[in-house]
Amino acid sequence: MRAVQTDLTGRARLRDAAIEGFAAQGFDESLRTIAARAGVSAGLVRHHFGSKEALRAECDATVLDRYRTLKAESIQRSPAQLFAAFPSAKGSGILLVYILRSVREGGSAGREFIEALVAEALMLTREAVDRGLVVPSRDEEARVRLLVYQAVGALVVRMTMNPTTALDDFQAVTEQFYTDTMLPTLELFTEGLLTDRSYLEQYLQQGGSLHHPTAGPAGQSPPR
Amino acid sequence: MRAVQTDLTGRARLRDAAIEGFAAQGFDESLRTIAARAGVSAGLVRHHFGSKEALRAECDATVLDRYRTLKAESIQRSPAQLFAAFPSAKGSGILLVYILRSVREGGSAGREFIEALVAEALMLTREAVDRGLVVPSRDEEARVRLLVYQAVGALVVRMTMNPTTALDDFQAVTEQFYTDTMLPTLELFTEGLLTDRSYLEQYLQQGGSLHHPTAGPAGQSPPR
DNA sequence: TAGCAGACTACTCGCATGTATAGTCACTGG
DNA sequence: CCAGTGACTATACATGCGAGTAGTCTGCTA
Repeated sequence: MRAVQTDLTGRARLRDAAIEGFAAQGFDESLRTIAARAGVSAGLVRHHFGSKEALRAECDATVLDRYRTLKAESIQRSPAQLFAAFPSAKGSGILLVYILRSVREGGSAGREFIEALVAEALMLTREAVDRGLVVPSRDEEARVRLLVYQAVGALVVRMTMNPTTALDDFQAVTEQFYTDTMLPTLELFTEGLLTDRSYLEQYLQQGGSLHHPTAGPAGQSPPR
Repeated sequence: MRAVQTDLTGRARLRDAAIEGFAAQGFDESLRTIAARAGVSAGLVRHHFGSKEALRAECDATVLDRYRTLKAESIQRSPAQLFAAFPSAKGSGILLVYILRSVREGGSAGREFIEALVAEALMLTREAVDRGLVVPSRDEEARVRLLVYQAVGALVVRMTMNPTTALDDFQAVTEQFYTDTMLPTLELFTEGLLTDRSYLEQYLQQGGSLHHPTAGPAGQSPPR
């Protein structure tokens, strides 16, 4: 199999052009536009991938793989990574936008990514709780899932709130987000929001029974 | 002008069918399908609205208007409304899904809605701070914006995470979300997440530029 | 009752898309 | 030298879309 050589010339260029186009313009980007971006004809997509769906699947896999690699590289960097949940990567801007678009679209790639984030954050949080850095929760998985949904969702909302800036400089956008977000996030995480505990305790006394407690230690409950 | 009678028969039925279809299937729902849902022909859309874009605009306006009405009705209900930011309405399920789809899509309707939520939450929060219920923030608007983005974004992510359930029973979905979310939200709001203040104070000492090395003034006005 | 206005339908057009087919070109191994 | 393999293109479908047009039906009004 000479996939290496092949992967370096035509096929990979087409795939990367597709990733770029999907991230910049959305997944409705036409095959002709993608092919033009790669400098080839549209029919070549079919020749290499068979269908647009297959191309999309390969793009998803590539992006997820690259994200994992990037994440593995940038692990244990700054304490802020705990809140960020995303690698403060140099060239990961396109990856981030691609993933956010996937989540927004509701495809399996987006779901997969969210679940990976949840699992990862759950590990990190439990470790941080054991080390006494983070306040323990009565339902660790529910808290982590909420935090991940909120973090990713805030990025998605933010992306839709200023759709113009996303195209030019991916990295600048994400950095801008962190600078805008860091202060209130830190405030909320260290000082909370409410001054007294009455709401929480009231909920625990009367409404706690409505909540389903996660009994199993490693059991993964379905996404909510 | 007999707009009333007209509005009750053809045009309104078409518009409501469009709202329903947009909420259930997304804004790519074709005019033919919408017309079929309303029990009329596709050409009638053009006759009444002129274009699909105009129909969409009218749907947006209608939904926003209905949301405002619903919100005004359900104001000052339970304390949980402070976190919810959405009316726990009886029949507002379609409205909610429609709005979430708008936000997800990035249209002007979604932006408008988010801005309305931010302004409203800003008022409520300032009032709550004055009454001593909520911890004050060093940048009230930034905190409120973050909270709104997170709240709406979490709903969007949740919607994309289980796309099947959204269609059948709108209200059940939103209620399920609240029950899943309430405990960790209350925990986070009353107990925070971090055990000590070192991260926050470190950030405050560095002049508020942990990620962005270029130390700029904290003033920010445009939606970020 | 005549006629007119508007709601409504059936049909068509142009366009963009994904898919499929046939063919061209370059390189490579025997 | 020369088949043959695979990357690649040009072109042609088939489909679904929004938009446009012409005409029919209905109900009100003078």
